[in-house]
Amino acid sequence: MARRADPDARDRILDVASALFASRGIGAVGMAEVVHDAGCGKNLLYTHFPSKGDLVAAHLERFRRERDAAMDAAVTAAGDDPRAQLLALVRESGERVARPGFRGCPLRNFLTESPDVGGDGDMIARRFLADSRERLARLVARLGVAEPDVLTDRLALLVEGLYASAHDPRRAELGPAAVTFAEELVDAARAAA
Amino acid sequence: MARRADPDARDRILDVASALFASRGIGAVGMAEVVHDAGCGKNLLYTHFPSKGDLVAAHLERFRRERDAAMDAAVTAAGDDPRAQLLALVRESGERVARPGFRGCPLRNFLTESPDVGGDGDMIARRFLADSRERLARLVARLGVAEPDVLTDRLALLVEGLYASAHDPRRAELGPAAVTFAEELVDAARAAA
DNA sequence: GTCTATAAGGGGATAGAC
DNA sequence: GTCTATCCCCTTATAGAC
Repeated sequence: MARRADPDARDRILDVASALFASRGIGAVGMAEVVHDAGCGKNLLYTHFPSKGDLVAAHLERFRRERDAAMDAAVTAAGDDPRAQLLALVRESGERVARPGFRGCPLRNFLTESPDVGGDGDMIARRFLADSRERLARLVARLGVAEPDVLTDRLALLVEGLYASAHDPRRAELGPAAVTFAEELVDAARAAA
Repeated sequence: MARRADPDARDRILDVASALFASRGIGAVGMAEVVHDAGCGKNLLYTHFPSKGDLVAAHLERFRRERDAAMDAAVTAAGDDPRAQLLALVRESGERVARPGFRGCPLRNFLTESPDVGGDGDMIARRFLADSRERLARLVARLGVAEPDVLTDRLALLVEGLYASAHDPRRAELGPAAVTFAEELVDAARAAA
């Protein structure tokens, strides 16, 4: 008698793997641990993800999509004002950094951990970083400031700094401070225009 | 006939290990590779460093000392003005980030890579991060601005952002921009006081 | 027919022995 | 300086349960 296939298996495995990868790092998590936490057999994992690299790439790609969607949602919820939209972007980052157990952006951490360049995960992560800067630049362009590139660089540096504060014991307080910081940067650039 | 002990062996091994760890990451470098590049036998390596953890800890500790010394030197060379000293600190970071082959701060990368907290390397890295912020705070205190903690946080965020730009293709240009940025932050804070 | 459980192959790592 | 013991990890193969 045939056993029913589990249509949620792939998502469940990916959920478990993402949680492990995010909390302890990709290199520190073995396939056996993913299998254990997912409560499935090794065979099922390897049919859905032929190798660990594929599992990691799926994890990174899904995170990237979620992150892009969250940033789009934050911008949309901020209305039509580019200033409010930019601040919403900074706030979204600040909230992520403040979450308990946050250990740095998974995509940036992957680039730090990964020895080889040019692989699937590598391209996903680098594309995300480039897209993130482009997203900032588009909003800054709508501000009408004198030197949009300078402001974009500074806001990008600010967001990078936020994300790099994963190991800072005070990281939970940094989000609101970063928003205020960004606010002043935007207003100063506008006043100078 | 007994062979003379090489007094420079330990330093040479550490040099080789540091170069490998910095360029490819600690996890991606094996002890065999260190032995090969150092041109020594395995025995010698293991007499100086009983385990890979010890070698890594020595590497991190030496980097921390060098980094502290470089920052002290930059501050000293800047004279007595706290403003010039702060900018010298930012410039020192910017120059490191711009170096070819820079792949992120070894201490921060270690924290990202390392699975276990509380070990030797972990404590070295966290102490360095705390000390670095303290160094900024001491200089900011001498500026006499209205809100020294706010300025310290912002400068720290700026330096963190610089260091986090390891994967940014434009990272070489970020250093000078960061110095200008810091300059404006300091001057604005002073003008408000 | 689909999944779980277990064992085993193949490679590479640390670490110790000689 | 080589050689080996031991271990861990990814991956595949096999056998059995539902």
